[in-house]
Formats: sequence, structure tokens, C-alpha cells
Amino acid sequence: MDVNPRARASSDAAETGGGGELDLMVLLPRLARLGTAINRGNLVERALERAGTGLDRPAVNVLVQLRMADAPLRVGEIAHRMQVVGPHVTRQVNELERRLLVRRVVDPDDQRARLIEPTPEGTACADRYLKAVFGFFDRALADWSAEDRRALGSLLGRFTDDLTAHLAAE
Amino acid sequence: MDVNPRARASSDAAETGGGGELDLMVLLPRLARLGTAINRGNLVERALERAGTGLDRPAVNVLVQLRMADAPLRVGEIAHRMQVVGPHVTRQVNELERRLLVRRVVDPDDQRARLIEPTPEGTACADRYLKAVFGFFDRALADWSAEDRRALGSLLGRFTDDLTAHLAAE
DNA sequence: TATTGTTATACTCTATAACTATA
DNA sequence: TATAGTTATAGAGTATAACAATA
Repeated sequence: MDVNPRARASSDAAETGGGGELDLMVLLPRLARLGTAINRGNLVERALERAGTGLDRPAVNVLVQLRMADAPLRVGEIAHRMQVVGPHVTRQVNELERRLLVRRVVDPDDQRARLIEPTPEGTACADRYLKAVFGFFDRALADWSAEDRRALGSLLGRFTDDLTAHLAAE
Repeated sequence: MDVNPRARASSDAAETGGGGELDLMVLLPRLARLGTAINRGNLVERALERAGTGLDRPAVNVLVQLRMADAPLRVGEIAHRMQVVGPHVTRQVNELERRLLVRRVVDPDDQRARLIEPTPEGTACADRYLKAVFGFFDRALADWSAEDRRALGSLLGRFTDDLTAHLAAE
């Protein structure tokens, strides 16, 4: 494989039968650029500031999980959905509880477990944040047709599914 | 905006004229899922291990920048391309130099600057890593038609461009 | 004795500040 | 005095280990 653009066309065609490598050579750099744009563009931090939350990235993520679930969740369930370990969630919940954005309620079904429940202010905070994020993307994609948005959503969904399945399998 | 899936269909249609919010409600969670799959799936770490590099994520990223440029680069230029600050690159270069994967050469045009140049082993290391990454995606997307790959690449490119432009503008 | 969550600690990646050498 | 790079330090985000309480 030659990643030098100047040598690309001639060397890669022979690499695979179907020319799949050639498509990936375009796709992967764009994927990398997307990650950079979102992470280093401080998209989340901007939305947090615009929403006036006073929270940081991991804390608002917990709040968003609760908002999307639209129901109290256990610490372990939040960790599972965020793909992080339990202690990380505990610390975010400590901070959110201190700010009165969530409450800890003992799970009636299991005295060991705690249900994390957003307060009305917590829900409002998550909504302000989500509104800022959605608003940003909505303005960035103002020129996009409904078909293109749907096509990207559909392809992205399949891409993620296939990636996740392959990560689990390999 | 209501992020509860059960209430979604009825409440959001009235939110915007063109129904753009509705598409984003599908698109953004998939984008978030993609980020999670790639980052928490340890895709990079797997490729690093498979390539037997002994390097970590930031170090191999420097090596990949040099490989893609196919020419020696200044520390500042690498930092710019990686969207990080200078000292971060210096540290990775220190490590890469210690492992004899890059060399520091004084820039003949400016005695202050250093050109970072991969050694043959450095180039080979980057190639093994890239081959592992491309191989992974190639297998994950084995069922994809060339058209779908191209469509995703094209939409992703436009998406990133619009996002980047909007981040710079707002 | 297995599981839920917490506390304490450590690790990875990246930024900021202070400094050196050349321009 | 401005710029390229380095060194030293600090911060954000997340993991691991040891522990407590309940099952």
C-alpha cells in the first residue's frame, strides 16, 4: 500500500480485486478529518457555553443519557450506554448531584443499586445543551437537501453497525 | 425539542419549516455512535498491536503525517496538520527519535527550524500500521458496493467541509 | 460468594508557561 | 523583537484496584 497521493493511482489498483482499497483511501482520511473537526473544533464546549450549563463534557454526557432514556437509570446502565467504567459515572453523578441536577434514589427492586433521576433543572439543562448542538448542525447543514441528510444518516448508520459488528467479531 | 423517541414524531414536525430537525434527530445519534465505536472499540490500539509497532496513538499519528506528506516536515507543520500545539509534537518526536524511527535535521533554509524525517524503519512502521487499519475497514465493509462507499465518502467530505466552515464562521 | 456502587489512585493525551537559540 | 523549538508543569478524561453494602 502506498499512501503517497502522487503514486496512488498506479499502485493501488493492483492491490485488491474490486478496487475497494481505492475507495477507502478516500473514505478514511475524510473520516479522520471529521473526527478532528468535531473534537478539535470544540463543538461540545461551544454548545456547553451557549447553553450556560457550567458543566464539562463528561457530566453533560451523563445528563444527555438520562434525557434520552427519559427515565431514571442505574449507575451501571449509564456506564454501559456511555461505554465507560462505573467509577467514572459515579464521579460525574457526584458533581451533578452537588449542582442539584440529578438525584440519587435507592432502587426499590435492589437495595444495592441507585437510580439516577434528573431534577427539572437537570432536564432543562440537558435540553438547552441539546438545543445548542442541534442548532449548530442545523445551521451548518442549512444547504443540504432532505434526501442528502437522509442518505448520510442511512449510510452512517450502516457503516457504524458494520464497524461495531466487526470490532466485536475480530 | 423533545429527545424522547416516544414523543418525537408528533412534536418535532412543527419545530422547523423543512423538517430538518427530524433528520438531525436521526443523524446525530448515529454520528455519536460512530465516534464511540471507533474510540472505545480501540480500533487504533488493535492496529498498533497487529502492526507490532510498540508505539502509542499520538506517536503513530506523527509518523502517519510524515508518511502521508511523503516529505520531511517541520515540527510546527506537523502540529498544524495534527491540530495540536508544538510541545506535544516535540515529545512524540523525542520518542520516535529514541526508537530510531525519525531523524531531526536542521532546516538548511532556517537554522531555528528542524525537519523531521522518517527513517526507513519509520516509514515501514507507518506502512504496517496503515495496512492494519485499511485491512480492518476493508473487511468490515466487505459487503459494501463501490457506489455506497463512494456515496459515503462524498457525503462525509461535504459534511466535514460544511462543519469546518461553520465552526470557523460562528 | 457474586454484584452494585464508591473511593483512591494512576494513566493517556494535550495544553499553557517559561525558556533557548536563531532570525 | 519576532519566530521555531524545547522543557517543565498542569489539566481533562478515563481506567484499575481496593473496598463497602446488599443480594
